[in-house]
Amino acid sequence: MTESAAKPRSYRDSLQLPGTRFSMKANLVQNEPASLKKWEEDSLYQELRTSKAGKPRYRFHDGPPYANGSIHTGHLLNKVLKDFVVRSRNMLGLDCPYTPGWDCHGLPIEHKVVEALGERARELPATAIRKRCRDYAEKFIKLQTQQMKRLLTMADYDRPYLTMDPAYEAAVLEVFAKLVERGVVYRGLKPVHWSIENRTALADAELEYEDRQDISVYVRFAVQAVENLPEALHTPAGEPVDLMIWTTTPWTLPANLAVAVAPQAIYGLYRVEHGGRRCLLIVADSLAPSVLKRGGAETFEKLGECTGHELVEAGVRYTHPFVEDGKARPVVNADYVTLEDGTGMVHIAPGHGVEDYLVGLRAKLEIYCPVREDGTFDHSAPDWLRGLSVWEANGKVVERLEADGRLYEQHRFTHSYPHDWRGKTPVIFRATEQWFIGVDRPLAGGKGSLRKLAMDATAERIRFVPEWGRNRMRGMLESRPDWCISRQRAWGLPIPAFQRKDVDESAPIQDRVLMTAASIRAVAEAIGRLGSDAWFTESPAALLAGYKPADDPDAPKWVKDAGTIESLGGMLTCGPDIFDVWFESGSSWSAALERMQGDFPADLYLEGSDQHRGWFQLSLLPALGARDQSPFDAVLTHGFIVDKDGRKMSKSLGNTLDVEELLKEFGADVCRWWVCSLNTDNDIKMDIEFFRVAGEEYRKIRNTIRFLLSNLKGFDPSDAYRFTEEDGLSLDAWAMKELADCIATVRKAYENFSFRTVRLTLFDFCNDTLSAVYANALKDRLYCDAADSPRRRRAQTALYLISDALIRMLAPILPHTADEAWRFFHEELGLTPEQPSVHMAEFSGRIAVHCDEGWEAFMQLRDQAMKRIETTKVKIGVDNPLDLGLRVVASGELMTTLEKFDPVDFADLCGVSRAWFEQAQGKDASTEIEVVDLRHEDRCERSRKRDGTVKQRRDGGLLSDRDALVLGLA
RNA sequence: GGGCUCGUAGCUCAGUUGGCUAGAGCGCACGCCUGAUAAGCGUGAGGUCGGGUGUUCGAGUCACCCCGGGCCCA
Repeated sequence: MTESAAKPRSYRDSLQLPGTRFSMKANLVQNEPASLKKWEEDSLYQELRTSKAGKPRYRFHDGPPYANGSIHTGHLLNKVLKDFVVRSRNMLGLDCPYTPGWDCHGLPIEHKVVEALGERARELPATAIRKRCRDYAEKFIKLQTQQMKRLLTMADYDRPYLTMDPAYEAAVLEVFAKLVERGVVYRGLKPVHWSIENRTALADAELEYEDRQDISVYVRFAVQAVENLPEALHTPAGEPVDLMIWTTTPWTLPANLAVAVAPQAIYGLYRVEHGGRRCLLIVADSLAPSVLKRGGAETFEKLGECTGHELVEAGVRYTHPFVEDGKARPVVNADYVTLEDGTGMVHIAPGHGVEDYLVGLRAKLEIYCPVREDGTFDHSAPDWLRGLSVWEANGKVVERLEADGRLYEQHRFTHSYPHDWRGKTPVIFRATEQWFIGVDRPLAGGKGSLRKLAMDATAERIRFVPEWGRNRMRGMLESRPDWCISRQRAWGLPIPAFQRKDVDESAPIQDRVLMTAASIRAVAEAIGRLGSDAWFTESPAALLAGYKPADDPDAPKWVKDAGTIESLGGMLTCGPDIFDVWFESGSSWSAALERMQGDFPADLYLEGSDQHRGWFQLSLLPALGARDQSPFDAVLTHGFIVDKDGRKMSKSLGNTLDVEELLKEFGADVCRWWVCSLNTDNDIKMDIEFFRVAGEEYRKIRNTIRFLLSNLKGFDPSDAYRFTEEDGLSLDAWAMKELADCIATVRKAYENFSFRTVRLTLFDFCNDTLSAVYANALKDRLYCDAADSPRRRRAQTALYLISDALIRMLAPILPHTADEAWRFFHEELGLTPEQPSVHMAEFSGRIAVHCDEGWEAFMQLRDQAMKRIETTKVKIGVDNPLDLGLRVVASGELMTTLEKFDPVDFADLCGVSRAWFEQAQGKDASTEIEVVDLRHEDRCERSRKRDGTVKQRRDGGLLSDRDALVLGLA
């Protein structure tokens, strides 16, 4: 115990202690913007593109976010994941450009703009509204660009694609022209919310719900051919039977074309005494008592029952109570029919309700709407209704039903009803003419319909990550209706249909509208030059300047006959419809990917799982229609962000997190670290606490890098150690093997988009392999060996190689930190980096250092020794493991292995002062690890080890042989 | 209500075609070091695998039902 007697002398100055300017504290919030600025000044993105020329291309395509509001946590997730893809593909040696995009048109923006304008909006022309919408979109594109940059995402932000750019718009029209050419675009009817007052269709966002009083009626529809009813109903022969329906909009009864039933529900046949008359009625069994009593039935008796499905199967038909068209109407199935109210038998008017419409499509009913724009009945309605408004009709219809004895019961009641948000007047559902893309129409010159091509493409060829996306998308494709692509709004790309002035609505479509592939291409050319405002400012003749009717095989006769373009234009007006914004973003594979990047199809689309119905599907259909080819080879989807309890995030629940706040508190690298720790296949739980955890892990990574860099002081890479076969038993060979495994795993994980495997592997490597094992074992030789000892130089060489590889592997996840480390790494070694930024570099390749296979057993022995040390420490009262030694007694194969290793390495790995390997007596003796108390031996005042060689040296200090040698005191 | 999907230690995640006492990291507890120090190291305690019923020699893994979430529809 010599050191306790005198004050131990300090050998600190003789050590090679670590040092680096790479600080422990990251200060991300302050330093990340500086990195960003530097990358911009250096034109990093452009430089990268230049340097990648000639490399194999990776074609990635950004789905455009909507240009409205600040980015939210969903954007954070999506954009960071995309950035992982882009950065890692580039570092894998591929050329992966990334053009960010924005979805600019559409109602949310128009809504905001019109709302801000208030009453003035009504007087302004479309062009004025559009100008304001454009300004609005631009403002938010600017804002979101800044916010996305702040996430440290790397993209061609100077040249994004915007769906409102003229060139983009022209490209969308080209796609549309192709679809028209192939015969899948048609004009059809579809019910929409219709404002009678403003004579316009309204979107959901333009509706307000207010209470309104209406007449509710129970009506009897007479069954035809009563003998065909299912036997189970026990219908008496020769007596009339009625189906009873309920509606709150009697004015829609003239458009009734069917009755829908719930297929699984039970329906009963009832004999009822009602108003002194006997009749037979069919209603849902569970609703019968309340319905029949409500109508004042004196008595009722059930005769039989059957399911709704059986009624449909039996082909039950009925006669309309007052429309005398001689057509029997069917009973059809509809899953949406419930038994909560009504009679369980639902009046279907396909022209006056969305569900009715869908039922009508399935049952191949006419989408019939006898109501005109002004809310009055047209000539197809019964003569006593013609010209009356729907509100007047309500009363008339009830009167008529009453007079004919078809009315079972009526009463006034109050319900919530949609109103025009501006005019405050009630709206109606009215089928209007719209443009559709027919998914079951055969494609001209193709192999079947869009639906068939889509089902074929998604069957095998396209890769889905996760795989269940395939099933999900195919389910949607299988059941999707035709795509309604027209909207009656101002802020969008016009559908280039010209209407003939001198022909009215009743004429066949080809006699009143000019829209052929050739005419669309002529308009596309004009809009590509002038922008889509031209549709509102230019004359038809000007828009059609490049159109040659004579060369257009699809031009109607009246177009060919018109003579010059000027005279043709004079006959026309520009149609009022714009495209569904999904058609615009769904054409981005052409307008952005192909035209701006020169890539098609994409290797990958990456969006939230809601896009199976949205962008993925609505990109697939136009591309199949125009090219017979999917626009993507793979789709990667992620789930939605929910709170820590798994509930959806919403402002009203108050459980949202603000991206800017997160960035301000943690910095982008920490947020990105969090993203790469997630399983993104399904819901993603998010909580401020998780970012704290990510922050802790980040610090661990950072400190590990700091240790690596700080021990490279004085290392000259040109004088690096050359590993040979004989070094296979060294700690450093082991570390090199671990590094090689790590690189291989990380590369593969990046290739497979398994970012959490990347994180797990890198964190494990830093936390366990390096920090807990290798770095700890290395300290003695790094600090205490002579600066130029081969053992130390070999370790430094390993640290150098590890630093280089590790920084590269971290770069896609931690762009700022990796670049910062890259800078210090080179600066402090006085090196000119191969690349000015780690983001221009690529991942390390193979590490070819031989590692002895005995290492596995050696490390297993270490695990056992660690546990043994812990129990011994408690037993003999030792705190400091350097007061201990390890005696390993082994035999057989293990001993053969151990003999090859240096016991000093084992001691260093276990944190003890020294170790012995001894041959066990007897053949099958089991391995024994004995922990030896070394407190009676002297401790080296420099290395603090009790290695058995410690003695007093010339300078009076107690030193081990190694330390004495280093100091020249041996 | 329908389609797809998820529910493994306090938290984030692993758990191949069903097969050894269900793993890791974080956090936590206890201890060490004070030459990575607003750092670093060691050891340890934590789980009826959402619940139930089946199939099987054997189920976290397969089937069915239920409960609770999410996305998309209605």
